[in-house]
Amino acid sequence: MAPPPNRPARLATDLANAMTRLRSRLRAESGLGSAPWSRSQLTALNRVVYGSPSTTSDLAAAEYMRPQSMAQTVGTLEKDGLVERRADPDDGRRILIVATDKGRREAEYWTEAREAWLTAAIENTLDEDEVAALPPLVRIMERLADADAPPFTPPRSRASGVSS
Amino acid sequence: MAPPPNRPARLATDLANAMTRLRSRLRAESGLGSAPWSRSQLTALNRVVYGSPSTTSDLAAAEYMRPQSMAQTVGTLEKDGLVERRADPDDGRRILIVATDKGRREAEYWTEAREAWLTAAIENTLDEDEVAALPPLVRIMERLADADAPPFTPPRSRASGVSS
DNA sequence: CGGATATCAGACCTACTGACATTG
DNA sequence: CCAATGTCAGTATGTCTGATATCC
Repeated sequence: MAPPPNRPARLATDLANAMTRLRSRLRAESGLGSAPWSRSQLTALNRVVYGSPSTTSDLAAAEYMRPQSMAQTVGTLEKDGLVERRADPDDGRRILIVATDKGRREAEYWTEAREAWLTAAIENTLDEDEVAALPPLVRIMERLADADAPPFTPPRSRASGVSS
Repeated sequence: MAPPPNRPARLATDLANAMTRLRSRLRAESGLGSAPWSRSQLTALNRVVYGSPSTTSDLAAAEYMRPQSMAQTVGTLEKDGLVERRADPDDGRRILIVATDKGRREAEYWTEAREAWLTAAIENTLDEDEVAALPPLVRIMERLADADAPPFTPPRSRASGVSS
């Protein structure tokens, strides 16, 4: 917005501001009531659908949230019949979250529907090269999110002998 | 997380998820009490410091927020003596928000301090080429945020004859 | 009078913290 | 007994909507 240099500090504030602004626009554009589930809920649901069985704590760690916060998110998903809670046979403390058939269907539909505006914006305002630059950008952001931290607190393969 | 294609819909959800995750990590990392002002507040303050005199509504439009929400943000800044409210001499409805000296000082300091963790992450986890690629990527995100919308709801140069 | 701006009041969503129970 | 997991309760933040007053 003012000073020119490209120091990392400058890049950091620019990137943070860009994320804030784009996310605000997304919120404003796909109004709150447009989908029955919030972005946080769909993100958690997708992790359950496409990832290995995880506990609430695992999901929380993956999204950098507190377990209590994720528990609330997962609670809504369960109430709506998108996921089920299954006791871990080998560890009575752990409760695995698994997707229901309905959960899989809804995840597939709403995950895309929810970002319809952003999809259109990408198609309409970016040229071919810029679209091609997007995946590397996403990967950079993911790496920054996981910087100096376990990339994905993997669901402890302690119970079911699923190869990690 | 599962399907491979690079369709715009897929890019949109990946980008949205990456933003959510990186922002969560930022929140978790630079704890809530680390700075006296929130990211929203500092963003608005920077706009006031480096932009032309704007009303609350102008600032709200630039950040894709409702005027009432921005009013609350600006209210905190005023309470803390970072900005002042000045009646527009030519339009009794408008109240211009201007930065105080303290506001300019605090903006300069805290804007960088607040993203210290992200700055370090950029330096430590990205290589030279990736850092160099960042500014264009940030610009792409800004363009998406402003897609099909006034790029910056410019402060109506209705009053003071500042050239638009 | 109609449109724009600001303000007051109430609500919600999402995440956080603290305290406690249960299990390994 | 200690560590890890889950749950309950209360709190805080940032945003939204609706209603109202003032000014062009």
